[in-house]
Amino acid sequence: MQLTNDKMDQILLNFLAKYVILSEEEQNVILDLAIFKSFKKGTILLKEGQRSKDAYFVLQGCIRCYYLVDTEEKTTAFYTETETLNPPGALNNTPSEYYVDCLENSILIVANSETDEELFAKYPILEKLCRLVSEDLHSKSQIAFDNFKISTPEQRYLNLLEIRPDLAQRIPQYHLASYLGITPQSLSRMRKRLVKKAS
Amino acid sequence: MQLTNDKMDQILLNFLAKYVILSEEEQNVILDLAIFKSFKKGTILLKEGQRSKDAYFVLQGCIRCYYLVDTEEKTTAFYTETETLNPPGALNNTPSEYYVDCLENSILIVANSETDEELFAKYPILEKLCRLVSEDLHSKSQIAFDNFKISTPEQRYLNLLEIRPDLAQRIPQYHLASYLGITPQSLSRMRKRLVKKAS
DNA sequence: ATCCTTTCTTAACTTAAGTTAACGAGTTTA
DNA sequence: TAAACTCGTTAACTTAAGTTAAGAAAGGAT
Repeated sequence: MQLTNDKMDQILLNFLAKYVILSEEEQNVILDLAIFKSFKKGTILLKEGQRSKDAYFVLQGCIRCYYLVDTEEKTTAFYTETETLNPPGALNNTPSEYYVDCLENSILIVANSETDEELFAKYPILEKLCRLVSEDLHSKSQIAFDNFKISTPEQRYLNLLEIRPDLAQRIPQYHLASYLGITPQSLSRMRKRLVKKAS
Repeated sequence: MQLTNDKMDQILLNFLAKYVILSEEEQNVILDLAIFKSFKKGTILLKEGQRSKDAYFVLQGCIRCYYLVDTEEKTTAFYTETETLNPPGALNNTPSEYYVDCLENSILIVANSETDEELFAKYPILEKLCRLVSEDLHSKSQIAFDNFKISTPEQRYLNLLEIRPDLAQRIPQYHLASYLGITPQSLSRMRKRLVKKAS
């Protein structure tokens, strides 16, 4: 599927409209700042140790965060359409603890937070927008954390199937397993167990 | 230990100073809004299903969030001195999914977010303050989530001892165990295992 | 001081996840 | 086409957590 520039603009504006009402001028300021970029599957967007001020808004495709522990990739998050990854480094300029790569060919908005201060002074509503988005993301991330904590791997898997059935389809089992906090072998066993239970 | 009102004001202002520089007037506006309250150990601040717009800033003591799953309490967070709990309901007025109680006699600032809009219009820097605090909390909570995910219960425990040694002292084992995602029996066994390993 | 409740520990047994290794289906590459 | 690689599955064995039950230790209350 191809995305025209107009469509991409519209996806972004629809997302922002959930938080604040923007004037035409304000919308244009944001669209001017938004840099749309395409990445091939497998592209590494961010490496451990790297400093980057970029945040990513996914228009199409899927990106993934993972830590490299010894030689093992520990996947902690997937971001798909209309989801936002705002790595800590974007705020405080610390080196990244994790990697980010593209699991699919992806179209992203890469937002650099360098110029924000002048912009906020000129358009205070953008500061409000950022506050609301941040509060919302924080709240969602807390709830996700809570759900993870109070669940067993099996409950996490069932929950994933319910809440984000798309992920189970588009993401390889071994990445899903890592995301659920188990090995691919365990996930495979679990699936067999669940089929048996269901019957 | 007793806290005077002046000391409590100072703790709050010191915390805020990490984010923005406030004029005397702005400081006073905030101090006028800040409601200091004392709670006895065991007090339930928030119940599942309850709607509340309150956020809590801990001046002294310790509060805890937990879900009630069947009859079992699943502890997801502890907040101690200078930490902030901002439940999702404070933002979007949804009923709470979890309980909050005091593990110790505690002095908290209870901040109600109702009046914020007028205030932000009058003092834009407060909006900036909220944005920065929210971004910081979000970032910290993401990192905590990641660390939880990529660790085994044993690593989580060792990490807790290192990062927040105070918690291991002041919080009952069975709450700690729940927080680590295991049973009190498992934590007890684990501790024995670790002592043996060390020797 | 004694009782009672809360908290922590231990033990025996069950369940599920980790580990290592191997195999097969499906892709990609040479 | 054949070889190499990726991905998912299975199996045997090990390790650690869950479960149930019982008792010991520590704190509070009367």
